Amino acid sequence: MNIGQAARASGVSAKMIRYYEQIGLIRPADRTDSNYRSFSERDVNDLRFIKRGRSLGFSVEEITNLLSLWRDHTRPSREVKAIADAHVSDLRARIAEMQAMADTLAALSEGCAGDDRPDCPILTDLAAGPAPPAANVGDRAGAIS
Amino acid sequence: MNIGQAARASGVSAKMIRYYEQIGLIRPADRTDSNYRSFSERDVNDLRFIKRGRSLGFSVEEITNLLSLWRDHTRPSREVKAIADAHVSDLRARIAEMQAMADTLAALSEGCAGDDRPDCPILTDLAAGPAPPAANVGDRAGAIS
DNA sequence: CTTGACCTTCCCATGATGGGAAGCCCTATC
DNA sequence: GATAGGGCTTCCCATCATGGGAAGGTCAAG
Repeated sequence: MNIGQAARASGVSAKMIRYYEQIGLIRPADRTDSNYRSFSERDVNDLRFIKRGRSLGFSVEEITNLLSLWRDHTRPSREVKAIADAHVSDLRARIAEMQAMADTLAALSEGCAGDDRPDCPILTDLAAGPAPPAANVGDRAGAIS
Repeated sequence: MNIGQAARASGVSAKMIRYYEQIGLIRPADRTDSNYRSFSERDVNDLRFIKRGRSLGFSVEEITNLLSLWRDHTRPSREVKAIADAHVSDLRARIAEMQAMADTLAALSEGCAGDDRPDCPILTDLAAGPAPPAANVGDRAGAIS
């Protein structure tokens, strides 16, 4: 199986297959007489494993560990679960962060007319810093610490 | 004001200030006789603007546009709102994607004992592909297409 | 004058991915 | 058997925002 066929069969681009080989995520593929890489079904399975891992957001490094756990049939599931759970926490943390950004920005956009007038709270917020968390609207002691 | 002082005053690292100058996000800072960069209050304000923009997840390119809109007091708020709204959509899309990953992974982890036994649905899922959306548990026709 | 903290530029690395060039190989068609 | 087109090889470069570090100039305090 050529690299192109392996790519189509696994959904991993040929470029990335070479890259994964280069960084040691997969073992160097066999070569034909003419120096073409040659892939077995098993290699393709590994590539699919990698592909699914990536689509779940695992880093290549995490996948390295998962792959070796997968190959070692005596490994304790504890280790796998630990990697997965750490990754879930990580995802959730980043989600929360982005959610906060989106919320802030959506609120600012809400207050922006979006017409021909130049006035826009989005820019004033960027320029002046996050509005001090909604004190009473009538709060006139605008002292900025 | 030195670059170090500007960095402390703005929260942007000296390294990044040089980088922003290099890519043209900010204008080249004035120089002292000894070739040190010299920053004004106004420069620091720009840096703060950038910093806040970054913390809301805007790319440097988006910030370039926002900064020039900010400097142009005749700009229509429409343009600003458009940038912000596009960014919010972008954030939401990425959030949804990561949320799906986290959910999938959390569900798999749920099914993993996390003890000394090797059995773990996380790995089998990675190896075999996403489980076909929950057919009856008793469904025994394990044919894999 | 020395010391230490600061500044300058320049190069390199990250992580995962793609683009593209130069050159070899294979297969099908004429 | 020659030729064309597509696939393979390696190598280099770019992305995006950020940091590390080296080599060397500068400044201020002791």
